[in-house]
Amino acid sequence: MSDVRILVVDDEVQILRALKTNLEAREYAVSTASDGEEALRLIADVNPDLLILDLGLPKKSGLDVLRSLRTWSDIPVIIVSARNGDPDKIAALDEGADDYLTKPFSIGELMARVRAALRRRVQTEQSAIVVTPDFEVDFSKGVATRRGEVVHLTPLEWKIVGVLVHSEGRLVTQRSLLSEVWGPHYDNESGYLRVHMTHIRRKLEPEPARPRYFRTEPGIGYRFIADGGPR
Amino acid sequence: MSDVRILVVDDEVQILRALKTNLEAREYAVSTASDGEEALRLIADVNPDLLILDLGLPKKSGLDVLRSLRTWSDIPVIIVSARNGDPDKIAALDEGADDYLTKPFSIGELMARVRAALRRRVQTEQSAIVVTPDFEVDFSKGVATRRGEVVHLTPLEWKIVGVLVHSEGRLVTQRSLLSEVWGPHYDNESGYLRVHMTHIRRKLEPEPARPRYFRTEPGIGYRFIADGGPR
DNA sequence: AACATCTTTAACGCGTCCTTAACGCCTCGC
DNA sequence: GCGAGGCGTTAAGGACGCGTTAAAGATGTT
Repeated sequence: MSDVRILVVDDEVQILRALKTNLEAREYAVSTASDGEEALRLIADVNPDLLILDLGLPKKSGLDVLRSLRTWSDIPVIIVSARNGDPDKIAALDEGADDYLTKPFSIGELMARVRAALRRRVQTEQSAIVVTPDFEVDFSKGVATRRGEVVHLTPLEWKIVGVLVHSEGRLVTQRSLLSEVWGPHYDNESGYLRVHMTHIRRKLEPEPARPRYFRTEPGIGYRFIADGGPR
Repeated sequence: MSDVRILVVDDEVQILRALKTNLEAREYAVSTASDGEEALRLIADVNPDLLILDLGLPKKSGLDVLRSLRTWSDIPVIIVSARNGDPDKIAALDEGADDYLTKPFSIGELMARVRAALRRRVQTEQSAIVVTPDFEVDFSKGVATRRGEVVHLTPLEWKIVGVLVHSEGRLVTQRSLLSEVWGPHYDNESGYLRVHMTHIRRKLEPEPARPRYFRTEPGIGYRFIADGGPR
């Protein structure tokens, strides 16, 4: 048995079983989920190397799963859906999916795409939890705390914090921040960002007027410093 | 203007032209080739960030191109082919292709898959660091340090340092420096430059009054020397 | 349909960065 | 040895971007 873990999410039992059988025949370790919330729970739990995700799910749609997953994880995701319209494909790919197959698909092709996705897997091992002297952010649970107290973050704030924290110490241009958060077409209009940065700082920074963790690089973008750095 | 280079390989001229137009509209730098040998030559020549490759090519098939390419390069490859049989897809994906689209395909979907492939590239790219005995500049992280201490560079200073460092050891005329930093219309007016060079030297040079790394060539321009060179 | 939450938009004060000008020094030519 | 032009340096002005606030618009929920 290989040590590659794959999570398959689909609400149709027979498809779930067929995929599981085929993947296990190739010696992958397979977990399964049949709705969106269970999927997110299992992702945090088993920490799979790859996700095969149906779009039409109960509880939480596949797109929702993908969206919240992408705030803290870069594992490859292959979408498997009955919808074959352009808008669906483009939306899923732009939300961070790595591949998109339309049902019905050939098992052989899916397996080849699984191999392709796993081949370029990079060992980033980014932790889902970020701890600073002043606050903590747990992306897998979706909980942020400041000095023990839970602070509420909106979806957009989660995404912005996710992008910045994910590339810790690195200067993130507002251009790439915008396109990673709002999608590839909103690569200017930085007016939004300033407002949300204010909110994030008010919620997390010990002294929002003089940010230590979420720093501004004027004219370029923002940078997250995990230990607060010198000041 | 983006600095992402894409090479498109197809033997049908109208497809080549359509793809080129669409990609350039999205501000990618596009090169084209129409047979396998030309493709390999251009890959080595322009060093593209992504390859869009047709399978049915003269001289050398797309699969051959892919095979020999994969012996030295890991750039993402999107296959675009009229064949939609499983064996073709599986073979191409297992030879190292990242994605496979069947003709005819929608331009929108291709563009989304291009974005998806390029998105992954960012994680793989190694950081572009310039190291001298006295200071370091990391362009990918956006960090400059002098003797371990972080020094702050303004956007303009980043650009100027970038241009000079990029052509290390070579003389850069103030004319080309100006047009690369400020745009093609500001190719005289060297008053700006002198001020900013002062700032850069004060921040990076160990002895700003006697620059070792950012040297002046009177009447012509500037030159960056990575090891400080002879005094 | 009313409410609550989140996102977007607009406006304003403030700080940073870019520009501009002035001046002294150096180098080179006469 | 003298003058001119280019360069380095400094300081001050203004333009622009950023933080902040408040309110309108969008979205989802009861």
